[in-house]
Formats: sequence, structure tokens, C-alpha cells
Amino acid sequence: MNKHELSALSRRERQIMDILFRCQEATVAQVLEALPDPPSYSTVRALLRLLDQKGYAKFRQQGPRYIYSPAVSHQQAQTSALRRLLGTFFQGSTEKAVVALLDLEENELTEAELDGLSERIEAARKKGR
Amino acid sequence: MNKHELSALSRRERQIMDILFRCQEATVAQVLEALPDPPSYSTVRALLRLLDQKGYAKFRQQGPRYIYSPAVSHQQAQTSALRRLLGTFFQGSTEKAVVALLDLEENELTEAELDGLSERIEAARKKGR
DNA sequence: TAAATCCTGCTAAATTTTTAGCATGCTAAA
DNA sequence: TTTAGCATGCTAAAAATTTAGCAGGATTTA
Repeated sequence: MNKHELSALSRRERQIMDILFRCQEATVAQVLEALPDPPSYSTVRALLRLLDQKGYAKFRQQGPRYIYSPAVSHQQAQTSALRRLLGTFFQGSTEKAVVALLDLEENELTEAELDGLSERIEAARKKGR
Repeated sequence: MNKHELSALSRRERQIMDILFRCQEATVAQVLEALPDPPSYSTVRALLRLLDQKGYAKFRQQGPRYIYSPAVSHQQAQTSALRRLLGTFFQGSTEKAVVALLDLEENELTEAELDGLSERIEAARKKGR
């Protein structure tokens, strides 16, 4: 029932939304720079205008240029992306996903972060019963 | 360096790959059924053939029909999806992602799963120092 | 102030994606 | 065996996406 179904976006549109979510805000030039197989400046502008018209992105003017950002709440998009990931790769199992995350090589969790996670798990334990 | 960059796929192609990853294997009919805004049977066949040609999917014959599956390793696609998610929504922080996962309403973690996670965290702790 | 530069809006062409339909072969039922 | 029902392969049209380029306005710089 989600009015803004991100999975319905076209290839370029999705690539751009990814960038907007990652950067929070970006100028046309920044988006262009971050795009794989970068097209022309003109193209990026057109795409951003399109995303604005469709309600996925918005922009404000800063001096001479536009600064674009996602019009969809970060929280909401995040949740929806997580759900999709769970369904697609982890049979809906949160536990499997967490394990896979912890197993990623490149992650260096600090002692403090590990503490935080332990607490969260204890909290979940209490809530569970 | 990844030869099969899933983010380069078109809208329908990605939707189909999602289904293949979720189901592991699927017939044309099953893919069709799982597709949002389902097109015609014929269309799905064409798309699957395309994905096969591009090396994203493969199929085997079972009796009269084909059974399709991803040609990319589940593990690899999973990892790449996780990385992308981390970068897009969590500033690369594994910890943030785990917290968000645990905070999803619909997850009901069993006692056993929570135990497992605690162990994982302890393991990470030891490895860390 | 004039020139150069950077930005946007818009339009239309090029390309890619998505789609349906026809031809054909296999399987199973009548 | 003949027919009906599915299944696929292929092709080409339709639709959508992606792209470049021109026109115009603002801003900066010389």
C-alpha cells in the first residue's frame, strides 16, 4: 500500500535515489560524480527533475544551484529496504541477517558497539517473554 | 570488479532476480505469479531468456518445462546486497544496521536465536582484541 | 559593463526495455 | 491416432527510459 514503491523505479532512477539516500543531499554535480557509467550532466538534471515530479526527490535552491534530497523519509525507506532484504535473502529471518552482517569481513566493531548490541539483545530477550 | 553488477539490471530484470533469489528455483508460472504488476506469460519467458543470456540466471529442464534459478552465487549476491544496504542507509556501520534489524517490529526472535546472537557477539569481541 | 561561466528548463531523438503474438514441438487425454 | 493443452523460440511493435543539445537567465570575473 506504499505509495512510493522504490522497487518500481527505473535503473537510473534507483541509482540516483541510492546516492541521495547515501549523501542525504547532493548537487547535480555530486550525483553525476557518484553515478556508475556516468552520463552527461544534462541527463542527470533531467532524471532529478523527473524524480522530483514523481515525488521521490525534492530540492531547495542554494545560491545559483539546486540541492536535491530524498522526499521519502529515510526511516521509511530504510525499513522497507531491510524488509526486502530479509525476504529476498534470509527467508525473513532477522537472526540469519544479523549473523551475516556480523560475518562481513570488513566490519570492525568497537568494544562500545559490541556492548550496545549485547544490551539490545538482552532487551529483546526481556520483551520476548 | 564484479562482473555481474546487479544494480545495472533493468526494473523487470531486478524484480525477477529478486524472485529467483527468494525462491531459489522457479518456473515461469511461479515467477509470473510473484511479479508485481504481472505482465503476460510470454513476457516473463522473454525476460528469463534474457537473464539467462546475460548470465544472471540459468535453467534446467524438468519434463516439459524449464526451472530457472540464479546463476550468481546466493552467498555472493547476499554479501553484495548487504554491503550496498550498509553504504546506502547506515553510513557503513554494521552496528547501526543490526540495531535497525532488531528494532523491526515484526521480528520474533526465539530464545535460541538470541542465544546464538549473543555468542556471535562474544566471538567478535574476542576476535577484536 | 561586458564577457565568460555556470546553472536551469525544455524538447526531441536515440536507445533500451517491455510486451504480445505467431510458429512449432512435446505430452497427455479422448 | 487425433486433438487439445502447454511449453518454448523467435520476432517485431509498443512503451518507457535515457540521453544530448539548444535557449535563457543569473552570477561571477575581468
